[in-house]
Amino acid sequence: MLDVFKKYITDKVVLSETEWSQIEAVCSLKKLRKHQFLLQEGDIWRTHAFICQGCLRRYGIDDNGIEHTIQFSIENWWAGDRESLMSGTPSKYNIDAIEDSTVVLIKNNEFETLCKLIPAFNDLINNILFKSLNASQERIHASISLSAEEKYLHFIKNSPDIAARIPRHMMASYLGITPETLSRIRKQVTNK
Amino acid sequence: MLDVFKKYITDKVVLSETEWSQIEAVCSLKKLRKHQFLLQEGDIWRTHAFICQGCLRRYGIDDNGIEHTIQFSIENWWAGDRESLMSGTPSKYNIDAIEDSTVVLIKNNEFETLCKLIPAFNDLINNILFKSLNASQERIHASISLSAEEKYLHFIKNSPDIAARIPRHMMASYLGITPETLSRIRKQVTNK
DNA sequence: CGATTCTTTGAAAACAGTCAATCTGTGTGG
DNA sequence: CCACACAGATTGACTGTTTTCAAAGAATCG
Repeated sequence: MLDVFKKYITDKVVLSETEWSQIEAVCSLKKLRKHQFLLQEGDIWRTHAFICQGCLRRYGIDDNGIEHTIQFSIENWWAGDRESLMSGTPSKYNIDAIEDSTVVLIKNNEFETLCKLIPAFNDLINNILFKSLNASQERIHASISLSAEEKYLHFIKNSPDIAARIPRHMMASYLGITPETLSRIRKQVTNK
Repeated sequence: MLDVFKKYITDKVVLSETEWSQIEAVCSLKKLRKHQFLLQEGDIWRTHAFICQGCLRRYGIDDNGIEHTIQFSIENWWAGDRESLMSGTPSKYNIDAIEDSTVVLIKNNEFETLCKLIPAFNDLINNILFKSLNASQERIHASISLSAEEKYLHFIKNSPDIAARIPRHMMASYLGITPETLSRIRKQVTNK
C-alpha cells in the first residue's frame, strides 16, 4: 500500500532513493474498517494522514445531534484536523471511514523534519496547502451564492468521483441541506 | 506606512536588519481610494498585497449581477487571489477598497525569492497559510450548519472589528443572505 | 441641496425544513 | 437461505424561513 504513497509523491516531484527512504522510515500504515474512527471529537490530532485507499469523512455534530460534513477525502488525498494539530487543542470534529480504508500516518514532528530535510517534500506539501485553500474558497463561494439545487449540481459536476460513492444523507450534510430536501431535488433534476 | 508592515513581521518573527532591508527593497506602497479596484475580474493577479491601513473586499458577481463577498481584509492582513496567482489564469473576482487604504505590494517572483532567502519570512507566510485555511474551514462549517440569524450572530461575535466598519448590504453578501433578510434579522435581534 | 446609494418595511411567493409514514435495500442471525 | 431488523431513502402534508418585488425612509456624497 505504501507504493500508492510513493507514486503520489514521485508523480509530483523528483525524489532520490535516499529521500524516499527517509520518508518511508517514518510512515506507518493503518487499516480502517467502515465506520471506524480515525479521530474522535475531543481527541488531539498530532499526525498527518494520507489515504492510500478508501474514503474518509470529517464532520462536526451540533447541539441538536445533527452531523455537518466538512470534507470527504479519498485515495491520494490527505485527512486530518489542522486546527487541532496547530493549536494542540482537542478537536471539534470526527473523522471516520465511509469505506474500508488504508491510510499512511506520519507523526507531526517527523513530518516537520521531512519538510526541513527534503525541499521537494516541502514544496509538495506547500502546494497541497495552496490547493486546499483554493478549494475551500471555491466551496465558500458556492455555499453563499447557490441555491440548494445549484449546490447539488455543482457538487456532482465538480466531484463526481466522490458523489458516486457516498450515501445521500452524508451528501446532504455536506451541502448544508436536509436529506429530504436532497431527495426532492434529485427527483426534480431527473425529471428534466 | 511601511513601518506597519515591519512591525507586523517583527512582532511575529526575529529578523536581522539585513533581512528587513531585503524585504523593504522589493516593497512598493500603493494608495487606494474608496471604491478603487486593486484587482478586477479578468485581470491576472501576480503580486502579494499586505494591508497597512484600510479595508478591502474580494467578491464575485454572478449571472444575475449579484455580488457575493468571499472575504474582507483589514490592516495587518493580506489580500489577493491565490487561485489566479498560482494558475496564471484571469481572476473570477474583484477586489476593491471599502475605505481609503494603503497596501504594500510585492511581486510574486520577488516574494518567492524572499521566502527562499529568509527562513523566518517563509515561516511567517506558512503560518498565515495555515491560519487562512483554518479560518476557511470555520466559515464553511458556519455556512452549512447555521441559520441566517445564527450566521449573523456568529459573524459579529467573531469579527466585530470588521462587522463594525462595513455596509450592511456587503455583510449580507458575505453571509449569503439578502439585504432585506439581514435587516429583518437585525431588527429581531435588537428586540430581544 | 439634489442625486444616488443604502436601509428598512410590507405583502406575497418560493424555498427549505420538520415530522411522520412508507418504501427500499442490506446484512445478520437463526 | 430465509426472515427479520435496521439504516437509509423517499414521499406527503404542514410549518417556518428566506426571497422577491415594490415602495418608502435614511444617509451619504458631490
